[in-house]
Amino acid sequence: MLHVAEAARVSVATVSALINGTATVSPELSQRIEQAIRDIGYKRNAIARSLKMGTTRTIGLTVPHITNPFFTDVVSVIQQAFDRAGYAVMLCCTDEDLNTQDDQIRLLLDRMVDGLIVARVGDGAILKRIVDDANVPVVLLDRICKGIDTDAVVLDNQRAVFDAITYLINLGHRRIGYITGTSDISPMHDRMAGYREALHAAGLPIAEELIRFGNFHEIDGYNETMQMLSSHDRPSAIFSANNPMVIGTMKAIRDIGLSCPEDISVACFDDFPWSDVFQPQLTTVAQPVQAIGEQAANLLLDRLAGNRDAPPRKLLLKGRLMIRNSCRPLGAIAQSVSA
Amino acid sequence: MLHVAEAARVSVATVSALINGTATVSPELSQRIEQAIRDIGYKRNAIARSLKMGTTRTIGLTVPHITNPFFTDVVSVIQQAFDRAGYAVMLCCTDEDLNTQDDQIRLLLDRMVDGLIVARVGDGAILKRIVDDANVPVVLLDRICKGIDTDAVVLDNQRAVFDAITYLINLGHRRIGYITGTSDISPMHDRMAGYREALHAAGLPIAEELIRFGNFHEIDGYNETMQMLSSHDRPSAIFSANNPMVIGTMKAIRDIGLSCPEDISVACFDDFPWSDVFQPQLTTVAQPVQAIGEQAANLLLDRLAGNRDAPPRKLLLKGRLMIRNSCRPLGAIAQSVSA
DNA sequence: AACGCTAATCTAAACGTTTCGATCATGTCA
DNA sequence: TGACATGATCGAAACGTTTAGATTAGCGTT
Repeated sequence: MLHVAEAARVSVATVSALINGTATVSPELSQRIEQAIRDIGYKRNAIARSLKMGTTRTIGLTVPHITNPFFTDVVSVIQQAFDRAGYAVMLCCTDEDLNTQDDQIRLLLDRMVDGLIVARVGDGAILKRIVDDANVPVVLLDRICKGIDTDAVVLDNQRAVFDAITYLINLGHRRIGYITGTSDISPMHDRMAGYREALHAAGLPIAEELIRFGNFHEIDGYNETMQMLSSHDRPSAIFSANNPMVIGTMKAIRDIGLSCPEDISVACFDDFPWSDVFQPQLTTVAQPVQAIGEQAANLLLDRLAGNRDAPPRKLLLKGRLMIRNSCRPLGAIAQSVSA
Repeated sequence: MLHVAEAARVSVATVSALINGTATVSPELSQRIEQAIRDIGYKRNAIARSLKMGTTRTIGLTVPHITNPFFTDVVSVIQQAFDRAGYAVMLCCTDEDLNTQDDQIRLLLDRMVDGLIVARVGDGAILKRIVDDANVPVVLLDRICKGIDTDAVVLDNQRAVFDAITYLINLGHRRIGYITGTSDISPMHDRMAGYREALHAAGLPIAEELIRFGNFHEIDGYNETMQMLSSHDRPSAIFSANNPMVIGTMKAIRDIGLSCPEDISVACFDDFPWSDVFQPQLTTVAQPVQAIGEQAANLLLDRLAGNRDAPPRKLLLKGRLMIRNSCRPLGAIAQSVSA
């Protein structure tokens, strides 16, 4: 900018005024400056600008795993929204690890991001402290957090799983396996509540040996399914509370020599784009990823636009049960269907 | 930092020296400074630091679509690698659009990223200009670019498709449909060359009506497949040159009332994690995503570590044909197999 | 006691912007 | 003609660091 100013024989203040349109500059000087900018190939240094302005037009986004198709989609939507608004997004994947998450958030805050969208991991105490004293708007995504009272967009997880399990019950299933992630994050907690509520509403007992905890990965789904299916009193249906784990479930079913839905019915949380193309076509709970991403982006953009003091807004979106062919009717119900 | 210095009754230079370990500071002052840092809750402002140092410890990463599982995986690997190295990554999705890409790269360069990993889109002329006068190391990912002579890691696409098509030919297929993206990017060009080479090597004619161009999306795969299958002389196998389009192909096959592999064989480029769980299990060309991501990250990290003048390094990785059950033997070959 | 050496600390300039207030020419009005 | 508003331009400080070079204090030598 200094060089431009010299070349155009004006002060840097004038160059800045022209570039930002913050003051009128005469046509003559404008012309000289623009020429100089072209000649020199000048590009404004956004870092210097950020330092002076106190804003980076960059936001931080952390998710547990970008390879989980739910997060892939949401990240994609959020990225597009901020791109449109002229913001850059720094992406971090916490790998479902608390320390990684804390480090990454600190990294983002060091870099003076203007805002944060966080699908948090683990207990919120440290996150809360970090976020509190960095004075930056935060929106919680997918997972709310007890200590942190801020904007959030989440699914009505309990209701969604309630519907799914009730569907299985109505098909005649009585022993329904449930594979979940560690329940220290809200969706897992709420989904489990939906499971229990559905069984309870139908007057069915809750068999604790059918509730299995994994660590969100395919391998966990595989292991837990293997164990369940090896028991002599195996379930007739399995619901997986997340998407990567259901792949493991399907592999376990295959490896153990059973087939779905003939021998065992399967449903899971989170839809994927190819779910109605391959067999079996999985029955899933679909989240409105587009809406989730857009709402999260909008909440943050609204704060960034200056609306700092509005009370925290919590958005609760509804899931949708996508019924396909991976669950089959059982017993009397099967009879009446085939009759 | 000024506040810390005042609270500890030292100069800012001393504080800086302690924080960065660039000079020895006495135990006594160290203690006072550390105490002040804790009391005040001081965090270094990375923006100011970047301005002074001329480095942001941030890199830019642009891909066409993050929802394409190939790019999802590669992005994930790259993100992890830079995370380990203490770099942040700014992610942009160009949506396969040239102007979007140019805008985003400018955005990244404005923000003074230290380096760039680009899966480019369209013709490289503008990209070249942009990259030339920003003096930043660039590594090309998945797609090389005529004008730009820089580090790159790509697959041996021609060979990979040659192998896949040859496999189909050996199964007895003679009319093999080929669905590709616009061939102005290198992988599509090279894959097509592999297709033609394989047919040629087998002495088969090339039926131009079986070569269909889409725009990388599922819907394109759907439309092109529909057209191919509606012809009276339809192919016995279809190869899709990218992953999202094959979903469209499968949907078209389903909607038209055919089934795979009984009526039509299907194979495609890019593997996905669930490909051996659902039916049909697609035969695919798997890219070594882990290696691709790591190599790209390493090339860039090496440049960032100071190795600026080494000649451009081109890494050519090998694909792997994952044979599953979506392609069936035909004619005489089928006879001999079943005999 | 004077000297030089080392280690610890500080002063101040620099990075590239934005912006406040000052300056200055020009035209308007009484 | 003098006072004054207006519009264009500029000078300089500020944002929060890093760092080269200056300064100071402490110590061992001679």
